[in-house]
Amino acid sequence: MPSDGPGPMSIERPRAPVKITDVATLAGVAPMTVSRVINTPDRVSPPTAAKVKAAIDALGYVPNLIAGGLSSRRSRMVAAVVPTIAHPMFADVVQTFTDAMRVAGYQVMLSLSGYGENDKEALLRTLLGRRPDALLIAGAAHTPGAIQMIAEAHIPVVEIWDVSNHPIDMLVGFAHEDVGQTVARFFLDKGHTRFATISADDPRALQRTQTFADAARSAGGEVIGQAVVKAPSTIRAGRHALACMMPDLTARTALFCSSDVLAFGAITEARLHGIPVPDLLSVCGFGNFELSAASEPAFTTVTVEGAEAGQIAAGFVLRRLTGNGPRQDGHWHVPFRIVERAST
Amino acid sequence: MPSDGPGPMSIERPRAPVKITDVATLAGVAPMTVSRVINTPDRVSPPTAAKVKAAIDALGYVPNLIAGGLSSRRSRMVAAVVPTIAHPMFADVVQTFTDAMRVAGYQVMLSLSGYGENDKEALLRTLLGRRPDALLIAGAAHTPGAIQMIAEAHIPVVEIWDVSNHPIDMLVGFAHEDVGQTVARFFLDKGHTRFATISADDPRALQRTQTFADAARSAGGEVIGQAVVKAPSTIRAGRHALACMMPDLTARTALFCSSDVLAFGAITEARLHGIPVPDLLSVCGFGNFELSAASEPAFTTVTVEGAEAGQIAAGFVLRRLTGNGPRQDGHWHVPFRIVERAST
DNA sequence: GTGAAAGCGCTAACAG
DNA sequence: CTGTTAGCGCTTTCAC
Repeated sequence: MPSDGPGPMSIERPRAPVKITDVATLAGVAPMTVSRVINTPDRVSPPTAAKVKAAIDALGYVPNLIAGGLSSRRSRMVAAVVPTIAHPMFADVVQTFTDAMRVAGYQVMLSLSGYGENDKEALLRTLLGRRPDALLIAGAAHTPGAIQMIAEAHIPVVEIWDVSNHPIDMLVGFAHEDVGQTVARFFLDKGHTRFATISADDPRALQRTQTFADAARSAGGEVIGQAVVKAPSTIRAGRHALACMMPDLTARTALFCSSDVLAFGAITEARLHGIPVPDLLSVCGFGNFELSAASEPAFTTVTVEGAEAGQIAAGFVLRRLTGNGPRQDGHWHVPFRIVERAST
Repeated sequence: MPSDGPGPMSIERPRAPVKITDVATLAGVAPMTVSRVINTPDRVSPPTAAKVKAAIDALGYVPNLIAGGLSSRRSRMVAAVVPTIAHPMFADVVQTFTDAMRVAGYQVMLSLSGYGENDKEALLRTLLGRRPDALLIAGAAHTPGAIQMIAEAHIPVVEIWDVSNHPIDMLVGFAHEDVGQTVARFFLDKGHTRFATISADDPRALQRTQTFADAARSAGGEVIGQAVVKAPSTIRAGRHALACMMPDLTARTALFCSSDVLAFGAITEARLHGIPVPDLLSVCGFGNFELSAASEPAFTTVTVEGAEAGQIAAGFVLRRLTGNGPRQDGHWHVPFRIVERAST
C-alpha cells in the first residue's frame, strides 16, 4: 500500500498528480526504471516491467510530458499551421499527417492561422516556444521575421500547399500556375474560346485563376470576366459573382472557379436563371469537395491528393527526426488532375 | 557584443537555441529580471525593461514554454477535443473559444477525435500528459477510464455539445431531445401528419431524430421511415436515403435530417425525381450550414449558437483559472432555434 | 526593483 | 538489466 502524499498534512487522498517517484516507490524500483518501462520497454526485464505496470495502473500515473520533454529536449510533438481546415485538401493533409505521426509516437498540435497574416508571427512564437520537434506549415509566403524564427528553431520544417522558389526547408506542394494552365488547356481542347474566372482573393487562388486567364488569352481566347471575392469562399459569393457576369453570358463560356464552393454557387445561380450548364456555361471548380460530386448536376473540378501530401510530409519529417536516410532534398510535387463531370 | 555559445568549440554561430541566461548576460541583468520583463513587465523599471527587450530582440529569444511550464506548473495551454471541425457548430465553438483564450494568454491545443471512440483514452492520456491548464471536450459520453483520468488531472473541464446528467465539471450544451421535440412541434403546427427522418448513426444525431419521431407519434402522427446512415454525414448518403424512401412518399411528408448535409442530399434527390419541395416533401435540416441558406431552394434548419457557446465556455474556464468569481455551477444551455426557409 | 538559491519531474549519461 | 548523478530552462521563494 503506497504511503501517498509527501505533503505536510496528507490526510485526504493525494490531490497532487502522481509522479514517477510515486510509481517507483510503489513498485520498489528506481525512477529511471519506471521511465524505461514507459519509453524503452525492451530494456527492462519482464518481471520488473510487470511490477511497474501494475504500479502505474494502480496509481493512474500519467507521465508528465512537459518534464520529460525538458529533460530529453524532444517534445514528441510537432506543430501544424494551416489557414483553415474547412478546405478538404487541408483537412486531408492534416488528418493523414496526424495519423502517420501518431503511429510514430508524435502528437500533432494543430493551429488555425486563418487567412489574415496579421498575427501569424505571434502564433509562431508561442508554437515554437513549446519546442515542437518539427513544423508543418501551409503556404510559402512568410514574413522575414517568421522565416528567421523558424530557421532559428533548428527543426525540420515542411511547407505544404505551395511550391515556393525559396523553401525554408522541405516542401510538399504544387504549382498553382500549373493548375490554371492545365484547366485552360482542358477547356481549349474542347474548343472553348470565351473564358471567365471567379476567384477568392487569397494569393494562391488568384494565381490559379490568373494563370488560367493568361493561358486562355495566349491561346487566342477571350476572357470576358474575372470576378474576385473575399476569402474564405462562400456559395453566396459564387452566386453573386455569376449574377454579375450574366449580361456577358451571351455565348458559350468556360468558367474556372478557384474553389468548388464558388463553382457550386455559380452553377446554382445559373440554373435559377435558366442558363444551361454545360451548353452555355461550362464550369470547372477546384478542390473536389463532396459538393462537386454529389450535387446535381455534378461538376468538373480539380482534385489534389491531400492525403498523399500528408503521407509524404510525415515521411519527410520522420526521416529527418529519426535520422534515417540522407538529408535529402525533401521536395515533392503533389499530383493534381481534372475530374470531369456533367458541367463541362 | 554577446559572447555567444558556451559550447566547447563555439566557432560557428550559436546553433543552440538562445536561452534566458543568454539574454540576461547580454542585458547585464539576472535571469529572473528577464523572466519578469516577459511575464510581469509592471514589476520592472522601464530602463531595465528596455535593455532587456533590446537583448531579446537582438538574440531572437523565444522563451522555452516547456521549461517555464514545468517550473510554474502552469502550461498556459488548454486542450480541446472535438470529433470534427467539419461541423460549423464545432468550428465556431473552437474558433471563438480559441480567440477568447488567446486574448487571456492561453493557447488552445486542438485535437480531432473523430467519431470512433476507439483510442480516445490514449488521446486523452497524451493530451493530459502535457498538463493543460484546462480541458474542453465535446460530447458527454465518456468511458469510465477517461472520466477518471480527467478527474485526476484536477483541471477545469468544460463539456460542450451535449447536456449530460452527470457532467464531469462544467457544461455548455443543449439537450438534443429538445431539438427533436421542437422540430416536431414546428411541423405539427403546420398540420403535418406524416413524418420521416434521416440520421447519422452518432448518438447525438440519433437522439435528435428519435425524439422527433417519438414526439410526432405521440401527437398522433405517422412515421413512415427512419433512415440511418454512417457518420460522418455526406450529401450522397442523404440522396441515397431519400431514394430508398421514395416509394413511401405518396402523401405530404415532413422530413427531419440530423444534418444539413443530409438534408441537402435529400432535397437534391427529390428535385431530381420531381418530388415537389415543400409541397409533397417538407424538409428541415440541422446545423445552419451555409449550404442551407445559399443552395436553391434554401431550406429550413435548426441553428445552434456555436460562437456563443465558445464564448461562454471560455468564460467558464477563465473564471476558474484566474480564480475570480465563486466556483459556481458552470452550466449553460446553448440556445437553438429553427430558421425557416423555402423547404417547409 | 532586483538578485540568489532551490527545484519543478523527468531522462541522458554513466556506473555497476 | 538496474541504479545514481546531474541537469534540462525556467520560475518560485525569499532575501536585499
